[in-house]
Amino acid sequence: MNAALQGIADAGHATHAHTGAWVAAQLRQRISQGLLPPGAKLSEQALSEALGVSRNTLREAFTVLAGESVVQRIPNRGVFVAAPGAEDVREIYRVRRLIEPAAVLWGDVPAGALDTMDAIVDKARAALAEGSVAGMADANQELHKALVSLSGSASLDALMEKVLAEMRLVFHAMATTPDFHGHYVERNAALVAQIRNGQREEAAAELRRYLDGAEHELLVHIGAIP
Amino acid sequence: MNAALQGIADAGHATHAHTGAWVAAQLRQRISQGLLPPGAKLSEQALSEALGVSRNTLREAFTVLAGESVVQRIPNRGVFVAAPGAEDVREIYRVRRLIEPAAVLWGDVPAGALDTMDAIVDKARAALAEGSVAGMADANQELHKALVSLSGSASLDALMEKVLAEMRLVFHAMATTPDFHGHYVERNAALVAQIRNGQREEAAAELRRYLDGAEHELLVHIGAIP
DNA sequence: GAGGCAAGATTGTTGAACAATCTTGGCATT
DNA sequence: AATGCCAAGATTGTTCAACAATCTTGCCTC
Repeated sequence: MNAALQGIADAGHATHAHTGAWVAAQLRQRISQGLLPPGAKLSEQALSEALGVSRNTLREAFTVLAGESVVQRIPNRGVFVAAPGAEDVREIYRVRRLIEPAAVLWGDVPAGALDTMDAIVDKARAALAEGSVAGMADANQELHKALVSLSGSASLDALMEKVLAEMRLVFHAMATTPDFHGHYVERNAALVAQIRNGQREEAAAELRRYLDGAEHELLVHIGAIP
Repeated sequence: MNAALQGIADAGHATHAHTGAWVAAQLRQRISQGLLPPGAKLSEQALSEALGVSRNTLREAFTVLAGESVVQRIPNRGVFVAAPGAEDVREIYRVRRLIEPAAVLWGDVPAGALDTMDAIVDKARAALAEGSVAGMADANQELHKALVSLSGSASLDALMEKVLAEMRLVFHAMATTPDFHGHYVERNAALVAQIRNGQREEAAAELRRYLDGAEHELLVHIGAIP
């Protein structure tokens, strides 16, 4: 059995309403955290035993996760943790470069939203100060999720969530983990300030440049661009 | 057995690779066409017999469709064709009002895209001339799908597809079917012309007004607004 | 007519079985 | 030694049958 599966059984296999959804959540979490790395095979037998559910229920969870592009299903070969490549990175940024600036440009800014963002920026600064790459990554994702939430749309929130989950997979797939987020902390802060000042168009334009740069940096690091 | 299920068995129950996906496609099609109307219950036993698949395989298809919001799953109650209400309509237009103008504003216009749109406009005009409401609705959806496709993103195409599928459910759920699309034919044409002329900002702004109006009109008709 | 209870029906989950396909290892051939 | 082939084993795809949990329905009592 894969070492990454150790402890899953401890998570509790009590009888839940909707066991399939519960299994999907368990796997989603393990994958997001980097256990079960990209490309890892999810064997039906091993997993069903480890989680204490039947193969049928596990397969229902696989269907959910495949719909979310969290795992890839290859007929008669099995289910694998998705391993995003350069083209996937480009697709991620196509989506982000469209919905993030659009939300900034046209979204409503409900009361408290700016304060929430300020708090996230503070968290990012604290993480930067103590050199916590993971902390900065988390804060960064939180902030950009907050930007999209200005749209007020649950569907777009869900799409952003899916895209950010794929981003985490990209990072987990990287051999080395340089500091991508350090020099974005203050750019994020400036972005929030612009939104607060009502400079929506400037913020949206700046955000698009920002995302262009981030995409390029990421593509260079995974070796897709010289 | 429900009358709407008649003939499903004829569709062929040959052994497919991925029977679950095939079943999902069958149901999706029946729902989109208006057989299996919103709110209809999809009984596991009746459907599994009609389609010639086991309950387990059918449940796998249900999981897929629930992920697409095509059906709603209520624990221990069953699976029902989604019946969108006023709040769903608002959500649909929140998404459309964000991604459509954004694609118009920031998308690339590949060679041939404008000609494709012109052809769709012509189709809409022909449908208008012969009074085909269904023809106009189809052309309208096609055009707006083409707008989003300027983004170049498969994920956004998929989101738009999902939203438009929900729109079809809304129309099917309506008691009366007035002509929503007639007075949008020329507006669509004007939109394409603006894009062709490079007036992106004007087109995006006009599109947002357009969608605002369409949402309002729809909400009035379903009785959510006086 | 309102409320409650028992019987029946439907969904949720599991285990087992078999077919289809893929992988692995060994063997023969060049 | 390298290549190609074939059989055995392992894994996935699909179905079936069974039982538990929950909901629905009809009836009975008050």
